[in-house]
Amino acid sequence: MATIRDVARLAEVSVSTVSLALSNPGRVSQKTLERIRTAVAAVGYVADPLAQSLARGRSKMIGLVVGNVGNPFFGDIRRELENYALEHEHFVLIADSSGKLERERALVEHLIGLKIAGLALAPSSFGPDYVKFVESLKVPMVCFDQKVAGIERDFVGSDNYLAGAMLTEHLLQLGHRRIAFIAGPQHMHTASERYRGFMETMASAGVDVNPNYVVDGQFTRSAGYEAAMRLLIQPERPTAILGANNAVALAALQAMQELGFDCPGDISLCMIDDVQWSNVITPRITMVVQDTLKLGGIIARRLLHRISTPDAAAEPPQDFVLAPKFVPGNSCRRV
Amino acid sequence: MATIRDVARLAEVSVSTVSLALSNPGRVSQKTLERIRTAVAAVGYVADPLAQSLARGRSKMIGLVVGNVGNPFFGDIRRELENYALEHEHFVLIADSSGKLERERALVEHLIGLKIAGLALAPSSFGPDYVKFVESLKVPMVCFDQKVAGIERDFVGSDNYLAGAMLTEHLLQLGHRRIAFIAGPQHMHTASERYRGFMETMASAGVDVNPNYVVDGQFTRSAGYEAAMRLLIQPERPTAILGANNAVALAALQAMQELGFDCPGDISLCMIDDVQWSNVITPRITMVVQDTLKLGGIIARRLLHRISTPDAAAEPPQDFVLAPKFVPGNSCRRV
DNA sequence: TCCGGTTATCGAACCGGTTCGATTTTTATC
DNA sequence: GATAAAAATCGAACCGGTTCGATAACCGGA
Repeated sequence: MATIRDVARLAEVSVSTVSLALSNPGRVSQKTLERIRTAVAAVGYVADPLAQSLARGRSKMIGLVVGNVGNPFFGDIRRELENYALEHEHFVLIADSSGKLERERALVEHLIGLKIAGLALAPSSFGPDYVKFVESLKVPMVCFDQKVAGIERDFVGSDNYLAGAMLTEHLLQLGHRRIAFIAGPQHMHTASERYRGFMETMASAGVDVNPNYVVDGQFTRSAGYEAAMRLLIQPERPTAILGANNAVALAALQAMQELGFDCPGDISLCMIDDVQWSNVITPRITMVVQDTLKLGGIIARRLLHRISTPDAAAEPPQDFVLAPKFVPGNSCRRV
Repeated sequence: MATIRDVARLAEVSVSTVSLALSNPGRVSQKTLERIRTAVAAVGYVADPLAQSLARGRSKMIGLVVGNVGNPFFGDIRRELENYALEHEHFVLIADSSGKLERERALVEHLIGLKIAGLALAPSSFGPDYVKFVESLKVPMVCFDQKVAGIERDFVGSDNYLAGAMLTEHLLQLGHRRIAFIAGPQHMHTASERYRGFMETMASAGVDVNPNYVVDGQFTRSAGYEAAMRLLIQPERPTAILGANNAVALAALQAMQELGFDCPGDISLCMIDDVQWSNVITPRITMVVQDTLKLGGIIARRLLHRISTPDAAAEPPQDFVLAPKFVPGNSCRRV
C-alpha cells in the first residue's frame, strides 16, 4: 500500500502539502496540485481511513444499532440511512444487539471507540441507568422507534397512541364491544402508548374493558401465542383481538387456526405493524403501519445534519412523530 | 480519555512496559503488573481500538457483507457468527450492499481499510472480474450462500441441486407431470443448481418438461409475480408450480389468489427456502429449507479458525455443503 | 527598490498505541 | 563473590495520517 510519504516523495513536496492538497485543494497552487494528483495516480494512493480517523479524532462512519436487523421495520430505515449517508461520503456500519442490553452497550462503546461520526440508535432498554448511559455518549446521535423518557436526544418515531386508537375505533365502528388486547411490555414506550390508545378509545366510547381481555404478549411470538391461547379458552370469548404488534397478532392468528377458529368468521383480528408477505397471509390482516420510508429519511437527514453542521450540537433535541397509516384487510367483520 | 502514557506515568514505568503488560501479562514481573493494573483502574484506561489497529495492522473486527440483511436466511447466520466471534473477543460489523455490486465493492474495501480481521461474504456477483476482485482481498475470509466458480476460498452453503431435486421428486410422487418451474437468475450458482435439480429429476423420471413451464422469476417478488402470471394464463395450465426460492413462490401464491385459483385444489405449490411466519400462510407451503443455524456455525468456526491460527492461510480452501431439509406443508395435493 | 500583506510550502509535533533491539536487573551456577 | 544466562524494563522508531505555527516566495503599491 502506498502511503502519503510515497506521494510526497514522487511529487517532490512535503507530506503536509500533500495532506493539505488532498483535503483542501483550493489552498495549494495549481502547479503543485497537479503534480500531487499525478503522483497519487501513479502510486495508486488511497488514504488509510484508520490513520485518518486517529489523527482527526473522527471517522466517516455512521453506526446503526438495532435490536434485530431482521425486523423488516428496519429495512427501509437502513436503506434510507445508507443512501443518504453515501451521498455525504459516509458509510453505515450495522450492529445488532439481539435485544440484549449488555451487548448493545458493548457494541455502542466499540463503535464510539471507532470514532464514528454519528449514531442512529434504536434503544433497547429504559430507566435511569440506561438514560445516563445514552446521554454519556458524546456523539451526534438520533434515537428512533422507542422513545425513552429522560433521554434528551433527537427522536424519530410514530404516534403509537394514535395507532392503538385507530384500530380500536375501527373495531368499535364495526360493532365490536368484546375487544381483547394483546399488549407489549409496558416499560416500552411504544407498548404503553398503544395500550393507552386502546384503553382511552374504549373509555371514551363508553365501553368497559373486561380485564381478562387484556393479556401480555411481550411483543414476542411465543408469549403472544400463549396470551392468545389464554384469550381463546375463555368461556365468554372476545369477538375481536387487537395485537399490539405484528408478532403477537400473527401468533394469535396461528393459535386461532390451530384451535379451529375462523378469522374473521369467529373472531376478528387486527394489528399494529406490517410484516413481509402480509398480503399472502389469509385472511389479509387489517393493520396500521408506520411510514418506515419517511422515518428513515428523517433519521438520515437529522443525523447528517448534526454531523456536518459543526454547531448543530447546540441545537436542542427535537421529536419527530409521524402518524401511522391504516391499511384495511379482510380480517375484521361487522357484528 | 486516559491514554497509555497516563497509565505509565502513574505506575512509574515506561509506556512500552504498560503495553507489554496489557497484551502479555506473563512477561512482566508480578509487582509491576499489579502497579500497572492499579493505575489502569485509577485512570479508567481503555485502549483505543483505532490506535491499536493502526499499530498492529489488524483489528478485532469481523466484517459480514450481505446483499440484504433483512432476509431471514441471514438471521441465524449473523447470530451464530456474532456469538462465536464474541467468545473470541471479536466484533461483527454488518454491511449491506443491497445486492449492488458497486456498493459491495466499496463496502468491502472500506472494511478492509478498517483492517478487519476477517470477512464473511455472501457474493453478489460472478465472472472473471468479480473473481479477481474477491481473490485480491488479502484477508481471512469465508464465502457463503452463493458459490462462485473460480473463487478459491472457503465456501459454506447448501446442496441446491438436491433441494431442487427433492421437491421435484415429491411432486412426481404425488402424480404430477405438468410441473412448472419459476427459476432464478441462471448466473447464480444457487439458481442454476436448483434448476438442474429440477430438470434432471424430471428427465430421469422420463417426464418431458414443457418449455413454457419454465419461467424466469429472478428470485425477486416482482419478477416472480410476472412469471407466475405468465404460467397461470396458459391454456394448458401446470398442475404444480415449484418456486426456486421463497420470493418467487410466494409471489406465485399471491398471483394464484388474485386470479381466484385454489392452492392446492387447482394448483400445487412448493418452494425452496423458508420465510418468517410461513406457518400462518394458508396453505402452509411445502418446502425445502436450509439449515441456517448449522451453516452459521460452520461459517463462524471456519472464519475464526483462519483468523486465529496464524498459518491457516496456507490451508487450502474447502467447501462445506449441507443437505437441506424437507418440510411438508399442505400446499401439494395428489393427482 | 523597498515594504507590507498574501499565498504557498514546510517541519515538527501529535493522535495512541505496538514492537523490537538494547540495556538493566535478577537469578542460578560454580 | 564472580559470571553467564534469563528475565524485566526501557527507548526509540514506527503505523499513516493531520494540524498548526514558522518560513519562504510572491504580489502590488508607494
